[in-house]
Amino acid sequence: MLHVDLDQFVAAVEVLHRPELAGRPVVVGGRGDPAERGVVSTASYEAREYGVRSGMPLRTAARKCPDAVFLPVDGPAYEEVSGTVMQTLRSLDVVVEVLGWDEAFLGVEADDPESFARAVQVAVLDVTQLHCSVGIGDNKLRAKLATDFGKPRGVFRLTEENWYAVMADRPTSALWGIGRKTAKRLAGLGVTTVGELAQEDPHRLAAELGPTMGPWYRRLARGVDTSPVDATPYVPRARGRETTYQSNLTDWAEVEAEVRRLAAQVVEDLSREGRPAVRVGLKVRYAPFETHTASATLPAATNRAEAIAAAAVGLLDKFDTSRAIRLLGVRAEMASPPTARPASQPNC
DNA sequence: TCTGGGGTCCTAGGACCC
DNA sequence: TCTGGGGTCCTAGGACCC
Repeated sequence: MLHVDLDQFVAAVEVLHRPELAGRPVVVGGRGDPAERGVVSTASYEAREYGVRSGMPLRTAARKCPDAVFLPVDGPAYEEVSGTVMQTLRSLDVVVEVLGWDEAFLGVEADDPESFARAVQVAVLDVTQLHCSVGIGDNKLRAKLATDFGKPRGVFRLTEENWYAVMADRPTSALWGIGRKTAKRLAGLGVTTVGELAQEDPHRLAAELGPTMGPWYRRLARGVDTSPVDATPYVPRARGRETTYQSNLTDWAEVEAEVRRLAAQVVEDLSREGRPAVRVGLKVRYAPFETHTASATLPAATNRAEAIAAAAVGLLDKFDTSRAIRLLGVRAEMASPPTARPASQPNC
C-alpha cells in the first residue's frame, strides 16, 4: 500500500499561481492579514526555516518571519488542483482512497514498490507541477507514517521488518491517532515511546483509556492495521459553518442574526447534496476562549431553510446572553445514507 | 503560541422502556 | 415501594486529523 502526500500543498499551489513567490517564505492562513485572528494553514519550507508551523497564530508567524508573504486561504483553488491530482492517481490503474485535499492511499500490485512510487511522483509532477512524497507500507498505517520520513520529494518504506528500528524510540505522539493530550495521559502512566506502548499491558490500557481506545493505541504502537484501501466515494455525515469574529459580539440581536446567516449557509451546502438534516447543532465560543455546544434532534428530517434556522436560533436559549462571543457555528447532521462507508479511525 | 475551519469518532450520563 | 439488568436514544464534551 502506498500513501501519497503533496509537499507543502497549499503553499505550493499559491506559488504555482504566482511564480514570483518561488523561493520566498510564504504563509497561507486566515484572510491573509497577520494582524487578524487566524492561524497558519500551511507555511512554505522557506517559512518553516524561521520556525513557522501549521496551526500557529498568524501574529506569531509574522513575529517569527516578518518578511514572509501572507496569503488568504483560497479553498476553491486547492480543491481544483486536488481534483487534478486525484484524477492523475486514478489514471495509474490503482485503487485510490482520498484522504483530504492533498493525501491519498493507493492499493497497488507491484513487484518493485519503490519504482512504482517514483512513477507516481513523476506522473503527479508532470500533470500538476507539484512535488509529493510517497510512503510504502505493508498496511495503511505504516504507509502513512512512512511518508513523513520521505519528505520532501522522497520515498520511504516502513513495514513489519523495520517498524521497531524506525519507531520504537519515537514519542507516542508520532503515531497517527495519538495527539498531545493522549501522549500526556500515556506519559502519566509511564509510557512515553512507541516501543513502551507496544509492550504495555492491554488490560491496563483498557482500564485507563477506555475499552476501545486503550487497546487500539497499543495496536497503533505495533503498527497493526487491517483496514483495506477503499475507493468508495466519501459521504459526509454532517455539514457545518463557523466564524471567529475579529472583534467579539456583545449585541444579542447581532448574535441571532449571525446564527441565521450561518444556518442559511449550511442549508445551501445541504441542498447542494440533496440530503435533509436530522439534527442541528450550535457552537458558541465565549471570550476569551471557552467553547460550548448544544444540539437538538429535529422532529422530522428536513432541508427547509426556515426549520433549520429556527432550530439553530432556538438553541441560543441555552446560552448566556450577557457574555461576549468570539465564535459562532451552526452544523447539521444528515441521515446516514444506506451506502455510507464506516470511517477508518479506531474501527480498524 | 492570545489560539481557524471543516470534519470524524468515542465516552459517559440521563431518560426511557421492558 | 430503598429498588435489577439490559437495551436504545439523546445530549454535551473531548480528542484527533487535515
